[in-house]
Amino acid sequence: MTKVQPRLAEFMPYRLSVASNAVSNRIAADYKARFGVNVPEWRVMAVLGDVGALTQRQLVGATFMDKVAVNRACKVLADRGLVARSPNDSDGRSHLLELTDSGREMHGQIMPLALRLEAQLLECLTAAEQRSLRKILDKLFAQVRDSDRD
Amino acid sequence: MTKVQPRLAEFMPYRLSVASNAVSNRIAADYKARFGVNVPEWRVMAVLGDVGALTQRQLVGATFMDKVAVNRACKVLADRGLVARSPNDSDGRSHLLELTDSGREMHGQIMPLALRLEAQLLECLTAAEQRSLRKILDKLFAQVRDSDRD
DNA sequence: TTGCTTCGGTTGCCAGTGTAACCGTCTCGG
DNA sequence: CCGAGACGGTTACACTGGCAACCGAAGCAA
Repeated sequence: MTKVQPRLAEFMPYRLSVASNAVSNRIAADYKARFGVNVPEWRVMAVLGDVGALTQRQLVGATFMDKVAVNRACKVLADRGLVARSPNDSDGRSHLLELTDSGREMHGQIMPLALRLEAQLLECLTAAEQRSLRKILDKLFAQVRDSDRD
Repeated sequence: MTKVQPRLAEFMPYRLSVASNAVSNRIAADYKARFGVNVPEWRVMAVLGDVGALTQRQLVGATFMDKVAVNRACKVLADRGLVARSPNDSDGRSHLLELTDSGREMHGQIMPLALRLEAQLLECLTAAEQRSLRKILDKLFAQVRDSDRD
């Protein structure tokens, strides 16, 4: 407790932010360069290709993105003909979003790329570290979610 | 390799981003509410209070922020009287930035808060996990930094 | 049915961030 | 010296992401 000031470089939230941003930027640049999509758009495509037709509301739940972000991503993807809106019979307020043929084709190219990038990123970690990271991130996220009071 | 689509939720960069953003937003809101500073401003104050007088160039190296971000943060802090610019005798292009008395006082309040927030965040992790996280984040960051080719 | 509330979605606005161009100073070769 | 290029810092501009207000449809109570 003498004079050993805590250095910024030792501050965990700072490290987390720096590492996460570096990873995100790197991957986002690849997506953008190869497919012309940004991260929100990529997330929407990934989920739609995985799960099938969803409403924007469901996409919000699946991606942890803001509803506005989801809306914008869907709009861009629809304009590019990668997803199609079909009316939702059970609720006139929303539409069902689904990949078109060309959207499904891009999804088929994008997911392997994503897995390659992930593998490339994680190759510097041992299998135990990868498992550990997964667990730790979940814990941290839950911890923040829970501490809404105080 | 049958039909097990990789779900977005299993994608590590996605998890990293979600967790990191949650942590950052939570902490940033606290800084803003209690001291009226944003993250870049907080980082500059933390470094200046720790190291002493620095140029903006040195702050860029110490915080991994863009030089524009550093400049803006310094401008705001200077306008609020928290840091002072003194001429740099050895280089007329830059100034030395240093905490003022009131800046030092705020630093004395802000760092304990930062440590409390960090402790509160990390309390959901074991000591081993905390060490592991530190190591993993460093590895990931280095990995991204290195893979600028490809 | 009518009226109120909730909800999905959309739009507009604002803060934060990155990029690019620019200015004054330094450095170094000639 | 002096001129070209590098560099620290600053400004202007474009882009991104989030919040808040708003709109139309659905749910529900009376």
